[in-house]
Amino acid sequence: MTSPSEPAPRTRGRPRSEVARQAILDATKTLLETATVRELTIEAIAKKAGVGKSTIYRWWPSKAAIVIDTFFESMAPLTSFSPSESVSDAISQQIGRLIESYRGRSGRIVAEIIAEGQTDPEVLADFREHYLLRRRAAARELVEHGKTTGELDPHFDSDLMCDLIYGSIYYRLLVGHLPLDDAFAQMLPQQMLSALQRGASDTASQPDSSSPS
Amino acid sequence: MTSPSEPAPRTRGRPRSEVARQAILDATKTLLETATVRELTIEAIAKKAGVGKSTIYRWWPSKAAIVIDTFFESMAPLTSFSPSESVSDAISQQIGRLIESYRGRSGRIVAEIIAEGQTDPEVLADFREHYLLRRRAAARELVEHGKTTGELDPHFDSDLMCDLIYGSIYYRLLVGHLPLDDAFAQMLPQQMLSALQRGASDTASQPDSSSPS
Amino acid sequence: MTSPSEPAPRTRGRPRSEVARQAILDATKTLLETATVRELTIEAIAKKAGVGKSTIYRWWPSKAAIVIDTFFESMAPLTSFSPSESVSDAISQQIGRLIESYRGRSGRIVAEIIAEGQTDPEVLADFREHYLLRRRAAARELVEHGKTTGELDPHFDSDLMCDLIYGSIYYRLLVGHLPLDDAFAQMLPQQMLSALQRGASDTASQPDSSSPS
Amino acid sequence: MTSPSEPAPRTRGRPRSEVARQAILDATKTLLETATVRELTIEAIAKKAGVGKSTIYRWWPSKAAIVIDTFFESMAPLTSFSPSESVSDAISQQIGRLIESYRGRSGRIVAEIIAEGQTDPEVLADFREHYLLRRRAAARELVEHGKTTGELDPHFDSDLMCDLIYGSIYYRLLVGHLPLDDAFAQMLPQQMLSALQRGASDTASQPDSSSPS
DNA sequence: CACTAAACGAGACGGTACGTCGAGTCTTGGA
DNA sequence: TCCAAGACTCGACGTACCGTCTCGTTTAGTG
Repeated sequence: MTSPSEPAPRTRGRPRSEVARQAILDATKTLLETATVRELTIEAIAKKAGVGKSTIYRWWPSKAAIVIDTFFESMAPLTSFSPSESVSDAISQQIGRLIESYRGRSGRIVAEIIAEGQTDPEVLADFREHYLLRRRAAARELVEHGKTTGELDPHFDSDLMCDLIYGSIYYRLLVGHLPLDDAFAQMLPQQMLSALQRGASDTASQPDSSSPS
Repeated sequence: MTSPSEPAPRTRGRPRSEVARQAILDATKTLLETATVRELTIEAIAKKAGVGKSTIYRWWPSKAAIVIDTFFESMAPLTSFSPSESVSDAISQQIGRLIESYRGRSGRIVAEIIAEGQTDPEVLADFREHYLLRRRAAARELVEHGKTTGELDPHFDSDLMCDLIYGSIYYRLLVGHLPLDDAFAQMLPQQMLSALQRGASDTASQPDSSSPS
Repeated sequence: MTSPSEPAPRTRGRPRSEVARQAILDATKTLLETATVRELTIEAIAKKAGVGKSTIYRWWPSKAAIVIDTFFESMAPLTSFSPSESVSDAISQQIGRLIESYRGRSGRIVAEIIAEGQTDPEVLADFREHYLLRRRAAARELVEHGKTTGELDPHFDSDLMCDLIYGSIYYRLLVGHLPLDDAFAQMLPQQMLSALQRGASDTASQPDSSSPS
Repeated sequence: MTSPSEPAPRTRGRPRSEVARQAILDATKTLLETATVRELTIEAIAKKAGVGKSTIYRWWPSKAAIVIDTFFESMAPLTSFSPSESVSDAISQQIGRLIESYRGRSGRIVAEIIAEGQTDPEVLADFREHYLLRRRAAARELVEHGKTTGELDPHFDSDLMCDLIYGSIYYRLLVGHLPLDDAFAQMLPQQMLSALQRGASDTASQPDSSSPS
């Protein structure tokens, strides 16, 4: 996106204006308070930021890219886990925090970024790389650690576990058939953890036939 | 949407042209073979269908509504369950079929409809009512039935189970971090079922406190 | 023997509805109180008259034709001359009345009909035949009579005189560079008559050459 | 210092494209060869000129405004008088040239601009200011000069004379009851001049009373 | 009195142009 | 070389009417 590092040192000519960059992100953030990503327009951002449109096009490939940058910059500080807790508690807490944060504007914007990504693969890739995979890796690590401590049954696939947990959250966020309420925030980790405990999966490892390793 | 039943018999004036309706849906279907929902244009539909734009606007509130109708009309016959099977098999089969169908165009269109729905609540509501809830109700029933036969632990919340299963599928469909491949289609029901079997959830009903460490 | 005149006597079937005809003209008149002919639409007339559009199209070839009918029906009673007056007085009075009547809505509608006629020759023909020529014939007769009484110089062409008088009025009506005010209504006949009196035109009959400098 | 006159110097941003402006006027002129002003379409102009519609809307308030500009640019060079002639000859010649030029496309377009002006006051004002008044002022000056040379009777109102002459021409142009033919082109100045000569108007200045019967 | 045929209201139909909006590009002068 | 400003081409938007076309419903005269 705006990684200024790679292609060339670029020392000649007027350097990129940090003021403009920040003004664009600020304007985007402000506009997103009263508009959806879809309604957001490059022209509106340029006008509000006091910036030429070409300055925007020079540095971002799409509207969604700006939104993603804006989102990272100011709305999505990566919450770190408290390492002292038990794995179960850490998972519960992490799920709870995510659900809570997705109830408001953050949730809407994530949803709209994903929506935007259905049309533009780069947006989706950006979203995954810069936002989602980071969190998912942490979650996966947590799950893996839970397996070593015995809190989680090692027969279950870690990726699948992550998909089950996150999937149900994004499902509700995106489809909206049921709310992301407190009840859900409690029940989801509770039942998930109890289902995935050691001993719950006597038959979990049989893929289809009798492959007792 | 265009359900001709309810509001009025409407016997006055020239009746709605079934030919036009079908032409519009056909044109939409054809255009969706080479374009995304986002790229799809009302004007293109009208032109391809040989229809005035106003005829479209008269009967559909939005582009997405046409796509939904088109999708229902020709792409999404409701797959029924084979009632003779065991609940586990039925679930596995149903999951497998859904994942398979979501690998192609159907999946893309569902994804794009959901994306469209992030901006337009009516689209999302339409999608839920006319498509999703129908299937979900069937799935939920299956789960409930599994509880009575003892194949599934009754301590688990049925809605939550559905969210876990469907959620992980839609998650992969929409976010694309991992594919909807055969491995997933096999592992998902397998591990889910083993996790939710009776006896897996000794602690499932305790709300929050004092899980035996 | 009942010469059926034009196309057919047309005796079978439901006869034309006088109610509808009148409703259409009334609606048109009402709408013209707040709209220009240009802004007037057939659809608005039909709606206001409680009439199907096809009923209008069945009997009138164009919007302007309806306006012309409306205009004749209710706004343009042919003012007759007082035969007892002198020709000069009659002309003055006639000019005065026309100018006065053209200051208001009548003038606007006449102007807009002529405007409409610039595009549609039939409208212009209708206007001439049903409205203008009638009046012009009367005016011309008056002029001719003035020639016999000696009030007007017979060397002047009657048609030209009419064009000069009416022309200047329509000119101001249509171009609006100067108003159709009382000063104009007084000066026009006064100066015209004095210029066209007998004796004013010693050289009027010389076709083209050598006017005595 | 050097106040740049009217609204703004406007030196920022991309300057207006003269190429586009000319293309629009050219396209309009071409289209007017086979279509009336009414039939003329902004869309057609844009297409033919290879120009975005918004470029047209940015610089012209209405279709008629473009037509007026086109007309001025290429169709209506102001014919100058030969100063050496007698006033009578100058008037005759001027009338003759106007009538002749109004027989063809110029006449149609002037008529249609005036027609357009019946609905849009700005169009009419534009037409008067940029086209008509210029000519009328010249004609009025000629008339005034004729009064000083004794060729025209100073008792007659100069504006009225102009209205009589031009009025009759526009009258025939717009109403079409009689043609703008050579006979008219000869007779109009001839009879006008003879009627307005000195001595023709002994009574011209008496406002209303006691005209000798 | 029943039949017939045209006129009627309603309103959907295929079109065309409207005027607006935003996209992404280009072209100035100035920093 | 970047920047702001803003004009450029392009194309879709949703709307308004056009004039035509079915419908089912009057409404006379005719048979």
